[in-house]
Amino acid sequence: MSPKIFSPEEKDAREQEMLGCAKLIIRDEGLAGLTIDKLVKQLPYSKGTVYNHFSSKEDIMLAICTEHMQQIGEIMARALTFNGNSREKALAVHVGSMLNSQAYPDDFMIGVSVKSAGCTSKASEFRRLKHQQIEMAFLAPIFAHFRSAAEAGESIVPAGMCIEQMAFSCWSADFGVQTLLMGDNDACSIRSQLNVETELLNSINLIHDGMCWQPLAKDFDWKASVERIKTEIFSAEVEIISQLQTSLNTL
Amino acid sequence: MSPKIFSPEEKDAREQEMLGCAKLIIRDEGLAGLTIDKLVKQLPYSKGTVYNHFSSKEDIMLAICTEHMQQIGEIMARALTFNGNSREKALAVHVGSMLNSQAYPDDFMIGVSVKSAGCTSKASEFRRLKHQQIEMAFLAPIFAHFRSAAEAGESIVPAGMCIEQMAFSCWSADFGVQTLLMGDNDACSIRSQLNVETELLNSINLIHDGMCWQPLAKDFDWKASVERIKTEIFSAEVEIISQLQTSLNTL
DNA sequence: ACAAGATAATGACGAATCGTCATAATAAAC
DNA sequence: GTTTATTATGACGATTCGTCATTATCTTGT
Repeated sequence: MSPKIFSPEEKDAREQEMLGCAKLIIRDEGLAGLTIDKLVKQLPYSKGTVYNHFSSKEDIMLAICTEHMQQIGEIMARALTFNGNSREKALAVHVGSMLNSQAYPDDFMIGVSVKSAGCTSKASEFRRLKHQQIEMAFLAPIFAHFRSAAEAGESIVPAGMCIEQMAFSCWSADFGVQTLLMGDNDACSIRSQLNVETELLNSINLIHDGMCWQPLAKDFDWKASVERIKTEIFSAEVEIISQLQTSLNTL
Repeated sequence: MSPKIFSPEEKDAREQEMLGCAKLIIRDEGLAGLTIDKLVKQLPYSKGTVYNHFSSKEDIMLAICTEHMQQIGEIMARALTFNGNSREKALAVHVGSMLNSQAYPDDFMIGVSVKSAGCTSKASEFRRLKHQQIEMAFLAPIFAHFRSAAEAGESIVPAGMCIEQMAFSCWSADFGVQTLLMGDNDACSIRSQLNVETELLNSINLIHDGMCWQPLAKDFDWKASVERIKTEIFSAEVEIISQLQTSLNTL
């Protein structure tokens, strides 16, 4: 009378397997190389089964993007544990985000595509909700950090702005720098002369200075901070990046 | 002995016709709705003929993007003629860019897609060169403006930065704000509470303050500047936007 | 006029893609 | 062993892209 029903765990495990396979394809052949047919061929399941888990290709992309954001959430939390002043901690968030993008460039590209193209509208309702929820979760501690710094008088909330808007300014600048500097350098002659790490630090420094976040850029060695952040908090990510680069060179 | 050869003018006119048709399709059905077959069906030419002008769909997209950038170049030039202090002129550049994106949202989306996805690599060499060239052309006057402001002592070049990097910081922040706030608002709960114009002004103000660009945000009514810029320089764009919104409401 | 010859235009075609759906397999309960 | 609801399968139709052999067109020389 009652047939086989997958437990949520089994279902989740299968989805993980599918997503892992999709990521491998993207890693090897780029985002455009991801194809449902190709995915099915490499999976021990049929196309229909895949479609039982994901409503479309965009749904898969959003799922990968959400996973990536979960990772970023973990990185944000780690960044805020950095042993330094409040502005250094805020900087650590961006350094972490950048290192994560460099360690997992494909995930980053997927995130950009999902955010810029209308992928979300083609994805399933369920996955959209999950995406939102995770975004909120990792934003919360950042808001809290900005708020406590402002309340401690270490930064000034500009007239007409609230905490969330300050955080958004940093986030959008970060997103802009990374997106423009991580894509095809061919697209823009200027870009090829710019370095992600340098420009990200420059942009964030300008914005933090604009918030009068102490100590100001001119009164502190922020490059040294970046190095400390990299070694003390994100050594694992740095290691992955260096391995990625050596494997690229041997190709 | 010598057959029909299209003059460059004829060739260009045809390309314009094709691009115009492609834009209409995108306007009606979105970027994903653009299909070579659909385009050909609406054009008095065959598929082969279209492919004589453009090497691929991406080539068409890059061409539209380049056209859009040419328009932006004109807008930048206009922005710098604003009757105000140097920081107001710099702000005018961003206001113009934003209004243009709002007046021609599809063109903006294409630009984002081209920049973020790997479209450039699939486009033809010819069109890539043209794209670069135009980008350089509209960047030059902006660099000049930043430089003259710094030389006049109205802004401070932060230690370790050059003029181009300062301009890039503004540009990437602008790009970040617009990209994150113009896409699907569904994707992010926070975003739905944010307004493009407000956040763009906030971000640019923070960065300009970080450059100590006089007068500082707290000493000036920048919202009033934005209004002046909109009426004095970009009334045409504002008009297009308001028409666009009323036509959206009647739908 | 007309023939010749080079360029441009055509659209049928193959390959690949997405998502669906009738059919088959499967596992649990009786 | 039978029943029954769930899950799995992969052939299929509908689109898509880009190509290329074929046809049409235009200019020049006689």
